[in-house]
Amino acid sequence: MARVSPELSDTPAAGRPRDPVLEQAILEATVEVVVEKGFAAAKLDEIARRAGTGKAAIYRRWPGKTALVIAAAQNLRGNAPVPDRGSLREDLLACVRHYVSPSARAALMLANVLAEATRDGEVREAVTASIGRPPAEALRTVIERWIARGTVDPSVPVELVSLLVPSVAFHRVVLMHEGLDEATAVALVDDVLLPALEARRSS
Amino acid sequence: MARVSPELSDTPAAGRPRDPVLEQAILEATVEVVVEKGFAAAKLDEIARRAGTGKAAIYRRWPGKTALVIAAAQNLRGNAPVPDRGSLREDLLACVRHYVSPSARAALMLANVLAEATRDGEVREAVTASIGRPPAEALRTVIERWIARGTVDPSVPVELVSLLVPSVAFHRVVLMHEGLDEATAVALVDDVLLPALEARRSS
DNA sequence: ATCTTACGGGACTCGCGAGTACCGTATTGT
DNA sequence: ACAATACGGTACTCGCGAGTCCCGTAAGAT
Repeated sequence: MARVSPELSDTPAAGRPRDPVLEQAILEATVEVVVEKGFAAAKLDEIARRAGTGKAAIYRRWPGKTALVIAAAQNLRGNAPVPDRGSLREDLLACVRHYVSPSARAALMLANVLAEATRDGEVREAVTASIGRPPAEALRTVIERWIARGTVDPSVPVELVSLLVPSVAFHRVVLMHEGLDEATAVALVDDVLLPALEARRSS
Repeated sequence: MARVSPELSDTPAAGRPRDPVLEQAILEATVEVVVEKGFAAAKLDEIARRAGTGKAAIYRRWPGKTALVIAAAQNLRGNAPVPDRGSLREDLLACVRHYVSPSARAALMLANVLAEATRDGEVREAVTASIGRPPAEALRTVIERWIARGTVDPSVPVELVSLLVPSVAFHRVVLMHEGLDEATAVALVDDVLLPALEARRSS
């Protein structure tokens, strides 16, 4: 017994240790296949084959498909730096562009595919937390910073506005099968975000 | 032969005709179950049971699960009237509220669940066309009308702005499992749409 | 040297649900 | 009356993929 999670055991593990390289290969293959085929259609056999291993190696590490996919999602948790470029517009652009870059594209594709797993609260939570939240938080932070600096009116509904960008990105990926392009990103900033943040209708 | 589509046959069908009431019952049961369980987890046995019939009656009408779900989606194709209430704000509110009403909620839930079927282009197209497109078109028409009337600047990216609302609604339903509430709808109009439509930054 | 565990990989069990076949019965047109 | 078809319902086939088991082998620990 104590076969699971030997890394947590007191005894530093006797015998051959698990290959950390293989660990990473499996997680990457998982993202690859899940993005390509979808959650339901992703076969563990294929994931194993692409990782150059067998299913046994997978089940030795994770209890099942769900756990594997969650781990894979968390593994590509992206950093979402809060930009500070001196102007509101530049900061917004930097945030929105986070949804345009190729790496973010992969993350969005994963999120897309995990729309399938909507019923599985555990998966949904893990994915939105590791993929969706950080960039949205960055945008919220930026807005709040410019409120503190007096550029943006404090009465804007920050939550709603900062959710606008992820919403559009998600919508485009899931329903239209296309990512956010640069032109749309700029239009989003100039024609939607800035007007919403600047124009306080006191009239 | 000529067993399929007897309604298209020259001979007006000999023998017992199909029950149109049953037809409707099956379609409604399909929506019910699919919304409740998701596309993949929706079992034809359960749909048949809830419709008070057997699987045979289903396969007598549709060739398979996919076709059935498409038919069910098209069956609840909602009308999306283009409002004309005299003010831009009122028209926008009417459009956005279309995503708040309970019937629209069901439609959105269905769309949510069909995010699962993202890989199946046929299903996706059928659903977005029958559920998603009409209300979005209504919003676009409203904006274009107020452009013609001179209230809204012609340079606003109509496509982008009118896609904002469905995006937010979809995002909320799929990822947060909650519909659009009245307060959010109003905030969307007052704090996002109106600023984007009114404020043309010429400065 | 030996023990222990991981490795690739093949073969297997097992549950599930779509789709099919057929029953006896009900309902229409001719 | 009779033929043709739909009806509710049950039992079946069939393919698929998650998860299990076991093999011979490779590699760190003692």
